[in-house]
Amino acid sequence: MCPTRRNPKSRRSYHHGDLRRVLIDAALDVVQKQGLAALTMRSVARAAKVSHMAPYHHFEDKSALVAAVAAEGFRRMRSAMEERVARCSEGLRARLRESGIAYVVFAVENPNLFRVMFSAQMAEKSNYPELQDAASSAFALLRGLVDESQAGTPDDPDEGELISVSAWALVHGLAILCIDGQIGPEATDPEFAEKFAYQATGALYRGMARG
Amino acid sequence: MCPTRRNPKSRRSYHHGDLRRVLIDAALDVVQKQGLAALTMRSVARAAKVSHMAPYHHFEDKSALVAAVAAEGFRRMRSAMEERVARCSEGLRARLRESGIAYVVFAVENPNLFRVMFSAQMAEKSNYPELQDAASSAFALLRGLVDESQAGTPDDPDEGELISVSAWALVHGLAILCIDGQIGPEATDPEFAEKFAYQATGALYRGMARG
DNA sequence: TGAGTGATCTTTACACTGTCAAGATTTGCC
DNA sequence: GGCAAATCTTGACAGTGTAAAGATCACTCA
Repeated sequence: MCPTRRNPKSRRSYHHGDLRRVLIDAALDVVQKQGLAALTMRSVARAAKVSHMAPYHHFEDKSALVAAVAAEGFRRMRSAMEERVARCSEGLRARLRESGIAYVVFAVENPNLFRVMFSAQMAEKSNYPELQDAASSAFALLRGLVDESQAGTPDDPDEGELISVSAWALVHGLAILCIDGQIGPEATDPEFAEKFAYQATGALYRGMARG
Repeated sequence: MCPTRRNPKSRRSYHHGDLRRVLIDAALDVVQKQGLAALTMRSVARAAKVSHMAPYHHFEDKSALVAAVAAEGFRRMRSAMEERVARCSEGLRARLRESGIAYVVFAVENPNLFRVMFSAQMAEKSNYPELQDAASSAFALLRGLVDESQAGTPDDPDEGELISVSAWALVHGLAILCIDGQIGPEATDPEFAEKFAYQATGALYRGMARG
């Protein structure tokens, strides 16, 4: 009768039932709605109806919780990119561009989460393998597209790396500029951001063409 | 005999002597050396050898102090960009590129400060006119260079805006990727970052050429 | 089966934070 | 010279992260 059911892998455990998952979801909720500053260990514990020290049995400290949230963010972003790329039936370069647009749109749709993913305390990702993996995996998607789209041209071997990093940098910068309101208040709207990202990726796109 | 001297404009005041300036400097110091998380109102007050409430007579709250630090960051970054552009004797497009490189180098040399400048709580710059101005001013420098370098070609009037934003986005993304260690540990080194930024701006540079 | 062991959760406690409220001191101005 | 405003201090409070120690449960293996 409790909110617990059988679950072969990570059995919901004994007491509460998959507290870790509940905590991450609660933290995600707070972050998305109110931002990182509003996230406290104790409020998350309260949301999960558990004592304020319970979370410490699943996360070493607050940073670890935030890292878990950030990792979830990277996974979701990667999914969003994959989906959008899959929907594109044009050439590889167009697909690469689509992945970048998905990146910007994701940021505009989840500004607070996006910021957590690139917050100061997440800079030392090495402390959190799960986060490291999730972030690398998102970048790898982009990197893969660049490699494929470069496959024909026998360029400098470092060229692919440089282009993928440039592409990533461009869309990352666009995302930040949008959610920071530096471009204008309208950039908060995902539809606007989408069109904007499409245009703004044009120069790099053309630059790649030349090579 | 106190460390106070005449000063027509912002007289160092009575008691302590330009406490505001001292507080900002102390805060800058903490941020640069230990990051935003280590910055507390009380520790800044201690550093300035005043009571823990004294800062509140110069900053409405902690956010206001952080905003002042961020504004100082934007001013320094703009200076760094101006300097580097001034040292460049080549054409306008090269100067634009130099400003971008200066942007990235500044970020790598001042990672913690750079992150504060783009931290979540600084997203509502509108609350802090000084910060707003400093940030806009830095962007205006870049924007001006783009406009000049586009002057010859009678393009779409929006084209300039788009290119300047793209250019800004690119270098901003490069900066973040560098200081987040996503590119590699060597990207922490200003010299490496400089070379890297030079190369990475190539594609956009070429893209602009085509138009 | 049943005792023990480790995982999970709770309670208590502490140092520290941001900030409110009220008072003390100093400064510049009329 | 005195007054009002600016500046600084003291004290207090709720809320935070987390260390320490104890309670409770679930599963293992005899």
